[in-house]
Amino acid sequence: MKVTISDVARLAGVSTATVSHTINSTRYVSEETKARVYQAIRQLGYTPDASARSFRTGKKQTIGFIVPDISNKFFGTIIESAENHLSAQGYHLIIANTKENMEREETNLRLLTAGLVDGLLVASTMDSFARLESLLPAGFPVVLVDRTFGSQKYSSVSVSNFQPIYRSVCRLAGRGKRRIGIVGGLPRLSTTKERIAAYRAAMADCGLPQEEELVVCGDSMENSAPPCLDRLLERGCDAILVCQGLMASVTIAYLRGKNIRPRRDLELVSFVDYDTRAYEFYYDQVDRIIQPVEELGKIAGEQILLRLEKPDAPVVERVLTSEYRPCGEEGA
Amino acid sequence: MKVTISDVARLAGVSTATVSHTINSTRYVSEETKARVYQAIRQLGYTPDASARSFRTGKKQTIGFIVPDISNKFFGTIIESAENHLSAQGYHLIIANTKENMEREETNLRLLTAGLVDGLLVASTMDSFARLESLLPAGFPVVLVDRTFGSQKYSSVSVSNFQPIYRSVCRLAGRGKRRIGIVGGLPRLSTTKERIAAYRAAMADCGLPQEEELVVCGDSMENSAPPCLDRLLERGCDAILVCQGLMASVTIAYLRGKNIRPRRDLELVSFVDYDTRAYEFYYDQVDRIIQPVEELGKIAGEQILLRLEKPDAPVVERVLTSEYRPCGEEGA
DNA sequence: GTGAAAGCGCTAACAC
DNA sequence: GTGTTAGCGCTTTCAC
Repeated sequence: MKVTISDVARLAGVSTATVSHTINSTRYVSEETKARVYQAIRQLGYTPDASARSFRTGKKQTIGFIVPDISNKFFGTIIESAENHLSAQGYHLIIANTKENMEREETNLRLLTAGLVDGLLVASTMDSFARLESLLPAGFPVVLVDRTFGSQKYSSVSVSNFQPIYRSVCRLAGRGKRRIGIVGGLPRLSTTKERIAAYRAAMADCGLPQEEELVVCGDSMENSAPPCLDRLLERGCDAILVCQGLMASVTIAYLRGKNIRPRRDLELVSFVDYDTRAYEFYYDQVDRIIQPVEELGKIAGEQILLRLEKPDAPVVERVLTSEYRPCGEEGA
Repeated sequence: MKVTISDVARLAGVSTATVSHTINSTRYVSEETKARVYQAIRQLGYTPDASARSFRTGKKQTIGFIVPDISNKFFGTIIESAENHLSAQGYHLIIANTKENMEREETNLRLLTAGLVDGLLVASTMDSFARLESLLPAGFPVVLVDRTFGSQKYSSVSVSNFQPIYRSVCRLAGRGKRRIGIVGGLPRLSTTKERIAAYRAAMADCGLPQEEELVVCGDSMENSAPPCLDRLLERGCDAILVCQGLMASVTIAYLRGKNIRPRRDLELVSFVDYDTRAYEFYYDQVDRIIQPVEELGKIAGEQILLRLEKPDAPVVERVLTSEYRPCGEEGA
C-alpha cells in the first residue's frame, strides 16, 4: 500500500504536522526530531504525494505550453530553453500541440486552464485575440510566445524581423534585383504579417514594383515550401526571401534538386531562421536572419514565473531582435 | 472566488453527489435534474477542478516523457506522435529533457514518479539498466522508447537498423570501397552499439579490414559531427556511414562547405535518419536509412496506455524496422 | 432517482 | 518545539 505522512509520523513518534514541517523546512524542528523523521522516511520509503500536495496548496508546480508544432525545431528549441529555466525552479512543463489548428488550441486552452497548470505559455495559432482571450479564465497567468496580438493585456516575448528583412530587401535591390519574391508562413500569424509588411515597405522605399504575385504564403509546415518556391520561380523572380524557418530549411536542398544554385542562378536567397548549424555552411550563398530562439524560450520561462509570483506586475511586451548576417559574413 | 461543486449543487437544489454523477455520467440522473444541473453549471461558469479530481481518484490523466533532447527533431516527432495518441484518449504529456545527462535523468525519474504522472515513457540515456531500474517504484508503468536494455522487464518500442546498415556496408564494399568509416552517437546507447555491431559484422563478412580508427563516436548532439568527419577524412576513408540522425543532418552541408561532393569525391555516404524532407533531394547521392519515427511515437503512446489499463499484461518488446533506400532510389 | 457524509494526503492555523 | 485538527474539491459508498 501507499505510505502516507501519517505512517511516517506514527513510526517517528511525532505528529503529521512535524513531519510536514520537517520535509518542507517551514518551521523550526529540533535536530533530534528531524533525525527521527528522516529515519522513518527512509525506513518506509516515503515520498510525499505530489497530487495531494498540489491539491492542498493550489500550486501545481507545472506550466503548460501550447505550441503549434513540436516537431519543428524552432519550437523544440524554445521548449527546451523554457523547460531548462522552469525545471531549475522546480516547475514541470506540460506540452500541448496544436498543429496550427485553432480548434485544437481551443480544446487545449480549456483543458489546461482547468486546474492542471499554474500558468500558460502560448504560441497561438488563433486569428484573433478575442478568440484566444475568451478561453482564458480572468486573471489566469499567461505569457504569449513568438506570436502576439498587440493587445497589451498579456505579457509577451517575440522577435521582430522587420529591420533585417527590410535590409535584406534593400541589399538585394542594391545588387540590381528587381523581381524579389517572398515566401511567408501562415498568413494569419503576427509573425508572417510583420515580415511581409517589412518586405513591402522596403520594396516601396527602394522603388521596386509591388506585385501581389510576388507574395506567396504557405502554412508554416514543412511541406509547403516547394510549391511556393515553384510559383515564384515561374513568375520570374530573380531573388527570393523565405521568411519562415521550417520552410526555409528545405529551400536550399529543394533548389539544388532543381539544379538552381543560390547566388548564381538565383543570385540570392534570404532566410529567417533559427541558428541551424546546417546552414552555417552556406554562409557565402545566402543572407541569413538568425532569431534568438534560446533567448525567446528563456525569457518566456522567466516571464511566466514572474507572473505567478507577482500577478499584478505590469504587463511586459519583450521584443527581441534577430541578427542579420548578410551573405558572405560568417556566423558568430 | 473559485466556484465548486457545492455551489452548483446549491444553486441547482440537488446534492453534490448528483452533480458529480451528472457530469461524469456515472449513474442514472433524470432528465429534469440533469437540465437543472447543467443550467447551474453554465450560470456559475463552473469547471471541475482537475487537481482535486485526480487527487481523489488517484488518476492524473498524465503521462511523463523523459527525452534526451527535445530540440532534436527525431524526438520532437516522436513526442508529437505520442502526444497525438495520448491527447485523443484524454491524457496530457509532461516533458522532461535530459540533454543526454544521466543525473538529469535521475532527477526527472524521481520527480515524475512521485505522484505526478500515471505512467512514463523513457528514452533513457543511462549506461546501465540497473541504474534506471533502481529509480523506478515497483510496478510503475513504464515503456522504454527507442533505447532499450534487453531486460524483458519493461515493454519497449525501438527500431532496428542492423540490416539496413549491414546492407549499406555490403553495397559500399561491392562498389570497391575498402576504407569505410562510421560515425556513431553516444557509445553507451543501445542504438549506437547495435549500429556499430552491424557495421563490424558487415565489414568482417565482406572481408574488409577492421580498423579501430575507422569507428568514431560523437555525443549524439548537433555539433559533434564535424570533428568526427574530419577525423575519418584524415584517416583516408573512401566512404562514410553516419549512423545518428542529428549528426547526419549536418553532414552534407558540412562536406559541401569543405568542397567534398558526396558520390564523387567521397563516393558515398549513408545515413540513419528520420524522414527529413531536406535530404529527399539528395536521394541520388547517398544511401538513406529511414526510421519510422511517427510509428515509434504512436506505439509508445499505445503501449503506455495499455500498461495503465492492464498492468499485468505481458511485457512486449516491439522492434520496428527502418526502410533502406539505396542511393538513387527515390523515397516513397 | 437522489442525498448524506466519509474520506483521499497533505498543509497550516491555532493552541499549548 | 510540537501536537490537534479543519478542510482543500471531489468521488463514492451506503442508505432511503
